[in-house]
Amino acid sequence: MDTAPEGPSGRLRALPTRLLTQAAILANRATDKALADTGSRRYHYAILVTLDEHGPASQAEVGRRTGIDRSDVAAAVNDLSAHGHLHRTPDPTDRRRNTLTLTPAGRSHLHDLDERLEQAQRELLPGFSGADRANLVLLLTRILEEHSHSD
Amino acid sequence: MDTAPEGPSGRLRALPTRLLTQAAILANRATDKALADTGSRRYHYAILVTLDEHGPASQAEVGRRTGIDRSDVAAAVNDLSAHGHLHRTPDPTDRRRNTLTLTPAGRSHLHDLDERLEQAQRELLPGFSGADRANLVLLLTRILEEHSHSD
DNA sequence: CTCATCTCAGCAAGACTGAGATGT
DNA sequence: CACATCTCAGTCTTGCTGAGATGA
Repeated sequence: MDTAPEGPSGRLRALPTRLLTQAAILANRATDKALADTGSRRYHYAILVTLDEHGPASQAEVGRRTGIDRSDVAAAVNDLSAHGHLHRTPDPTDRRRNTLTLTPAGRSHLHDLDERLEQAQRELLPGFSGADRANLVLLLTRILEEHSHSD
Repeated sequence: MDTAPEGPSGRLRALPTRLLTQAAILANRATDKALADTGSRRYHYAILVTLDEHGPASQAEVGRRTGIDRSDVAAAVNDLSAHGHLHRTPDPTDRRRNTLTLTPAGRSHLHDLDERLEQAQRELLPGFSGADRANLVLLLTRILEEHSHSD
């Protein structure tokens, strides 16, 4: 075993890229389960969140903040608009833009989704202390921040 | 801003589920880029790795260890077999099973992929020390282990 | 002209389901 | 009989591209 690149703990193949992919599958399962029967999916939730956190914005701006592709934002906004969760109004200062505004119904819907998703976090991270969770959030945030400059 | 549920740090929505999904997108981009023009994709790599780490195994066993669905294992094994990266031979002790065995060409191919993927890790985690990376790996491994019992 | 925005059509990969054939 | 394995066909979501229309 001298020439083989074996790691000290015998777990050399535990690559961050692979672990992240596998953990994300579990995260998505927990999220999808929490959102089942709400009429919303992950894209819808992300759009509602960014409107709630930052206020009204154009579709392009929402796409940048959520990481959702412009064309997927358009489709999800169609759904959210049809359900009355947001208004899509032309921006008077730049008529290329649609300004998206959360409705009271949308905010109420979002609060329901928030509670469901907090439950999903607990399902995803059984046995994690507050410090563990903060540690994880910090590391993941670092990765996203590093890439937000160049991507 | 009194009624809005803003968190103490102003980053309340930094949910682990969401961060994991976003980080996994970056991880997959780095991985796909590293595997481009090799003729292999993530499924192929995962299968080669598990055969190298644990030795010959049935398709069902490979599926369990990699988390890849049985039908996707079948398709990927077709590709790998066609490229001469593994042998698929009937198990004499249980003729329902195909025993998958890495070929020398497959092992050599895997070593090339390993180098490319180690580069992908560095791209994904710029500025991460060895301790940071180990910390991340530990937390992600904990999540996967907790769920491996029940899933 | 260029650039940004919105929209639609469509693609590829990944995760998954159902069903059938085979074998234990 | 129940159960496991392999295979194929096909579905759905996600992430993404290209192209066109509109407007700054």
